[in-house]
Amino acid sequence: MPRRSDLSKTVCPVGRSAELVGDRAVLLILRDLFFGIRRFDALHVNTGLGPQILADRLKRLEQAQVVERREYQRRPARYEYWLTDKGKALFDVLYAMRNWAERWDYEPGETGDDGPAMRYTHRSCGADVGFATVCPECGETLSYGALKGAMSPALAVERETRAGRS
Amino acid sequence: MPRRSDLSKTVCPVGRSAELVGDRAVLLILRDLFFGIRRFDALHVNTGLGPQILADRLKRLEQAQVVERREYQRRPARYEYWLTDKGKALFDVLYAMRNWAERWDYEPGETGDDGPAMRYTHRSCGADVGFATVCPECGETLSYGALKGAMSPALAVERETRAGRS
DNA sequence: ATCATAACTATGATAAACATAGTAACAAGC
DNA sequence: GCTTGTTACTATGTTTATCATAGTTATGAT
Repeated sequence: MPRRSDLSKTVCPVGRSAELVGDRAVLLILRDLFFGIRRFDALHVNTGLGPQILADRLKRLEQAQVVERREYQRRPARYEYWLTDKGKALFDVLYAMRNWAERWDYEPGETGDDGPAMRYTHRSCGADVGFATVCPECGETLSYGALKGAMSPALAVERETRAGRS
Repeated sequence: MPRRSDLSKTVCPVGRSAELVGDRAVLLILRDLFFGIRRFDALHVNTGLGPQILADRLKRLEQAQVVERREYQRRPARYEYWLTDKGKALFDVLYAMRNWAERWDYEPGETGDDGPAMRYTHRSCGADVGFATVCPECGETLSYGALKGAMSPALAVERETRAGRS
C-alpha cells in the first residue's frame, strides 16, 4: 500500500519547501516562534492546535533542523523550542505571506481600516518598511533580525483573547 | 460537532494566507500555474495529485479569486485555469520558498552541484538575479511578470519524466 | 497528601486523502 | 452507426490524518 509521494527529496525547490511549509499547523507554529514564543503550552494556546499535532509538528520541525529543542530546566526536565538559522531564514516566506494577505485578502474596511495588522520597522534606521523587502530608507536587505514588528490594536486583542481563555 | 477552526477571517495575515497556502496540493498547483500550465490533465500529471484533490483545490483557488476558470472551447466545453492578479501576487511566496530550499534544504552535492534548480533573470535588463528580491543590476523590484525562469538540466529531466509516464 | 505546572501521550470519533475506476460530452475515423 | 480518443472531471472504498477530550509523568509548593 503505497503512501503519498514524498517530495522532500525532489529536485524542485518549491516541492521541497512545500513538504515542510505546505501545512497549516507548521505555519502557525512558525508564526508564533517568530513572535518569540518558545514553550509547548504557550504554542498550544496561541496556535490553537491540539497537543498531538503540535507535538508531531515540533518533531518534524526539529528533524528538519528548523527548530532546536533546548532544555531550560532539569528536575523536572522542561524544554523550549528555538529557531535555528535555517528556521530563521523561513521568515522571508512568512513575510511574503503577510504581505500578500495584507494587500489582497482583506475586504475594504474589514478590520476598521486601522492600517496593516502588522507593521515592521527597520531596527538600524527606524524606517517603516511597509511591504518592502529592502529598506526604503537605507537600501539594506531586510531579514528577520533586522526587523521589529508591531501589532495593530485589533491583532493584539485577538491574540490576548486566545491567551486569556487558556 | 465543531469542525476545525477557520482562519480565513482571522485578523492575523499569516493565519489568513496559511488557510490557503498551508496546503501541499495548493502549493504544487500554484507552482505549475506559474510554469504556465493551465489545463486539468496537465496539472494532474505535473503535480502528481489525484483528480479529486486537484478538482477540489482548483475550486478552492477559484473561490479565493486566485485562479479564474476560462472556457477555451465549446462543444464540448473545456476550461483552463488562469492566475488572476491576486494569484500572480502569490509568486513572492513561492519565490521565497524556492530561495529558502535552494539555500538551506539541499545536501552539498546532492544534485550534482549544477547550481540552483531554477535560475531567474530580469526580463528588462537581462541580469541573473540570484536570490534577490530587487534586481542587483538595475535596482527594480522583482515580481512575477518581470522574471524569466530557467530550469536546471536535473529539474527539466524530473519534469519530463513525470509528463512522459502520463 | 493534595494541588499545581509543564509537557506531553492515549483514545475514540470524524474528516480528509489516495488509488483506482467510471462517467459525460463530444469529434473523428472506419 | 459504432468504436476509439480526448478532456475534465465524479464515485467508491480503503487508508491515513485530525480533533476534542482525557489521562500520564515528573516534580515542587502548600
